Amino acid sequence: MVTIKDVARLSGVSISTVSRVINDSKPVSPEIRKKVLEVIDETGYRPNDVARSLVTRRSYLIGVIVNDLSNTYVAEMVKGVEEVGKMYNYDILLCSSYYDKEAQMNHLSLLNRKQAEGIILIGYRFDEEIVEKVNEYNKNSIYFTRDIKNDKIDHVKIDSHAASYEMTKYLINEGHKKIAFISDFEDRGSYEQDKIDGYKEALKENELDYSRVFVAGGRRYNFGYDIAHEVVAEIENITAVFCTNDELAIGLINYLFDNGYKVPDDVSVVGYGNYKESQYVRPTLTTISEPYYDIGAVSIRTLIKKIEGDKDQPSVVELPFSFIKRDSVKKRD
Amino acid sequence: MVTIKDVARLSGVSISTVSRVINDSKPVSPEIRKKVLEVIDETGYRPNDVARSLVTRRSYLIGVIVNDLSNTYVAEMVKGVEEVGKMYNYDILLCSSYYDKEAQMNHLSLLNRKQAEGIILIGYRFDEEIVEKVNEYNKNSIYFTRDIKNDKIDHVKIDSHAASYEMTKYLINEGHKKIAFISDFEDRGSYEQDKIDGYKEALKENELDYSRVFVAGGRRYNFGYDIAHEVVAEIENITAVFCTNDELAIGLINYLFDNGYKVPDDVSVVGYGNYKESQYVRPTLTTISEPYYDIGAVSIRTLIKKIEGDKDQPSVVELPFSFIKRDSVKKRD
DNA sequence: TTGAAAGCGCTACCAA
DNA sequence: TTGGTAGCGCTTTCAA
Repeated sequence: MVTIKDVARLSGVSISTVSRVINDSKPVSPEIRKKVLEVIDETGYRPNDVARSLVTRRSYLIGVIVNDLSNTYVAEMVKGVEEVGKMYNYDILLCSSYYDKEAQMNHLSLLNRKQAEGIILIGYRFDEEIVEKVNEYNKNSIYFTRDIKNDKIDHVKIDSHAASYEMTKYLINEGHKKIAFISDFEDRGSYEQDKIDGYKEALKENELDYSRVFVAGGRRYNFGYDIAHEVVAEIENITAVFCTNDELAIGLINYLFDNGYKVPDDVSVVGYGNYKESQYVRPTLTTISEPYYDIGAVSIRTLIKKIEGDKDQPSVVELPFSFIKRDSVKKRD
Repeated sequence: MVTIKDVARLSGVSISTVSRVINDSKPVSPEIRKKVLEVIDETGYRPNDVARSLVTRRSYLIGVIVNDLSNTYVAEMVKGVEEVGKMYNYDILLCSSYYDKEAQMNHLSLLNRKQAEGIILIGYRFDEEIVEKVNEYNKNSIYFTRDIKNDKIDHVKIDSHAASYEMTKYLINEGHKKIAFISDFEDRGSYEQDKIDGYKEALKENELDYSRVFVAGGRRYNFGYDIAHEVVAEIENITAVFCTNDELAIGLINYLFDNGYKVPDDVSVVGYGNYKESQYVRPTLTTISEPYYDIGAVSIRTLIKKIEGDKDQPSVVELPFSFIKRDSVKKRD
């Protein structure tokens, strides 16, 4: 391995001078600069970032903790994080935690030892202890999570209440009077509760007295498929189902299809998230779009600004959702 | 920030001794160890991995270059890489390249500077130059890619020829005589060519003279949807379509559905890959399953063994595919 | 404009 | 079993 020493020796200058030409940090005479550059070129010298990090105390490393990369929206956010991070010359250390607090704690500890300069937490079901641990490590951090509604930590949010309200309102305007909601977990994070509140508020405002919240027990496809039989049991009472995420909705739609029900003729189904898969189902899913890539991009940009000393970064960034009308809803009269 | 020096001072021993208790590298008397551990506990000292890396010349960093994390199978492989890597105490530096060679070159350079100990390349359409660059950096590496069929580089492979042959054979056994194939790109990587060869071999062996390869021009859903009209133009001649990946197949199925064709009654469609989404479509997609998570897991394990000096690691690991029978094929007579 | 040298936090060698 | 110290590859003062 060729080091700065070798380059200095080979070009007949001191290592300080080599350092200066590498970093353009101080004036170097043209002839010397040229010579050094030549040597660098010939030897293929590349500075060792580890050594550099040690003295500059900058690692340009940002840790990203996710629960499960298989979720397409998570992958989408990570893409945003990675791409924008690279623009600012930061690198991403990826950590998957599979909803396990202990794993998250280990990742945090590891990121601390690796001198990560910031931490991004993406996902559901993060514990308050994690927040404490991040603070303990005194790291800049930013969150995108449904469970922590804490204005003391920096995070990116979406107004789930408004989104849910708007979606419910849409169903009502389409003539639906019996609208059910499928939630994920019983012990809801606050943003999930916001969605339910938005749903209920729209019902109330329109003096609809039917209201029903099913709990799927999970967020994935199969939970939607499994909870569907409970929905079917009440199918006579229900004209539309609002699922708290698209995977649940797709599971539900498929169960209905597999059991001879027609969506949207028999029941309308809407989702939330605008996951990639929501265009793959038939009927295509009417849903709320959250800008996952942008969430990742904004998260890391805000984080980097903070790392680089910008005190004016907002601690909470709200990003807009949008309503995506597709084919899974039918008008009722 | 508390350093090893602080711990040494506070516990009244030398930094060597502290180092020994941290690393369990040499015997330390019980009392001293206890004292040091106490101080570590009180101060919350955590060794700085950057400094450690500099002297040990070990970074425990592995770079993973992917093209696009949005592909669910890529995310799945990265999961395998990440999870198994963590088991061996390695960390993952994630780089997305979006099929851009220049970006890949930059990533490689960056990984080199960060002293990554190994590199995993996942994806399609990698250039030979990339391979050269990796060699130039003298890094351990392992590939999972369709384009490089080069036994001089370590890689994980699937016998695509056999898989394709088996799938085509299955269609033939179900009575299909007019089977078309949808490929991705015109300038095919070698593994893609293997699939086409497998398809053609099965046709030939069964003395079927209809053979047709459509070129979608891409690998994503929309390419499947778009190429579908060409398929429909020949629909009278075709009883089954074999798509080189599931996304293409899903796009095709949806186009057919949207245009009033029934799968599998009018045409059978099969895919390749067993992407998560292949269970979400209706009819569910008959396909070939490739063990993506395992591919990631095996890749990194092999890489780590090599990094740690095991010379006996096979340079090419073949992993088995499996045939997944679902509902998108109908028997013909 | 250049060079010498200190030092980042740690490991590992050598001596005691 | 312990401590002192060199040195990993680099940046950054300070002096020249």
